[in-house]
Amino acid sequence: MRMSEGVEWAAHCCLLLDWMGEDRPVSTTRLAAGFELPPPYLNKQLQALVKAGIATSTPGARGGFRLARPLEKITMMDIVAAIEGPEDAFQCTEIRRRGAGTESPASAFEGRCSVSTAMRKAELAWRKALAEQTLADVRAGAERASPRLPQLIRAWYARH
Amino acid sequence: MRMSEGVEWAAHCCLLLDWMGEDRPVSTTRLAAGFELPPPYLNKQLQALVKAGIATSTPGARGGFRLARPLEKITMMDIVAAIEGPEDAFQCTEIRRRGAGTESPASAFEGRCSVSTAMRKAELAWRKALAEQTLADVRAGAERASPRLPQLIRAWYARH
DNA sequence: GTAGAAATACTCGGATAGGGCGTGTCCGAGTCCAGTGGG
DNA sequence: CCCACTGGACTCGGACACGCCCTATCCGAGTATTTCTAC
Repeated sequence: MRMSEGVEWAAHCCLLLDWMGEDRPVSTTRLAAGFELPPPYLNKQLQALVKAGIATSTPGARGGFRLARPLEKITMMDIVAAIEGPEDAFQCTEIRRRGAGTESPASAFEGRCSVSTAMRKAELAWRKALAEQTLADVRAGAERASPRLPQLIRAWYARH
Repeated sequence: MRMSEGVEWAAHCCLLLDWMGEDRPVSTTRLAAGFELPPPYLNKQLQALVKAGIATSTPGARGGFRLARPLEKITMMDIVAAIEGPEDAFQCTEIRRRGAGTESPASAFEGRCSVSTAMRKAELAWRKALAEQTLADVRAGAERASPRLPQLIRAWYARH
């Protein structure tokens, strides 16, 4: 079970957009340069953010991407859901009904499968932990480790 | 991010082994029949359980698989780790060091990446929730929905 | 000099190939059981 | 009658194809800018 690396890219790009603090939209090319990523593929991830309402895109010349709302209102859950999709990692195929379970009364299958219930419980804990962390929290953590980071990034982009 | 369906198979097979309550080891063929699964592929999942120490295998004629310990001592975390492997779903590739981050002092990268930290926090919550649920709990849930399940299963296997 | 329109350059958006991992299958090594022949 | 041996059948274990999703890429639709021309 491996998570798409697009999640990492999306989270970092949101932070980067905030640190750059530009009024005009930022193009995929410039964002990709900031992490040495392949621009066309990064574009695909950014489109997912737009569809999820996390970012907005303006087409045409001088176009690009902008954050739809401040980092305080974007959770890690939003990022993961935007890239990975809303469906659960564990998908119950109801094998309990097959084979030896065929003779059980229909009432036995009214509730959710107990294995599925256990997995869902854990997955809800995961989602809850993701939803409790905003990108603003993540930004604070990064700036605690490197307070001059915003200035360094703006300086770097002034030359690129 | 989709979890392997082998996890579902493994969990149900452990429950089935317990409900069957046989002294002799149970062969892959009989277990597969209980859920209408392809025997060779199920065998592969069972081997993973053996490697993880959850089940024991006895080769040769009249051989098969047995639970290595009671369900009370097998957690959902054990099952997932046995099938999916121990590595985390989110793997940090340290893109913060590339591009605009190249000019940051080395001290900025001593700690873990803040995005990675946030993801790890959620993943630990997931693992904790999995570790807190034993297969005995799952069995209790299933028997609450269908108290006659153990008898039905044993009766079915008596005829197969 | 100014306004309008066309040409241009640039960017997003979706449609299109390639690679890695999960899914599914097969055959060989090892073991137990049963039958048989000899003592 | 008992025991040892041999043949056979059965089961685990690892090695081998297939298919799908993630990764990576490209080209077309659309828009702001710029430039040129006409008034």
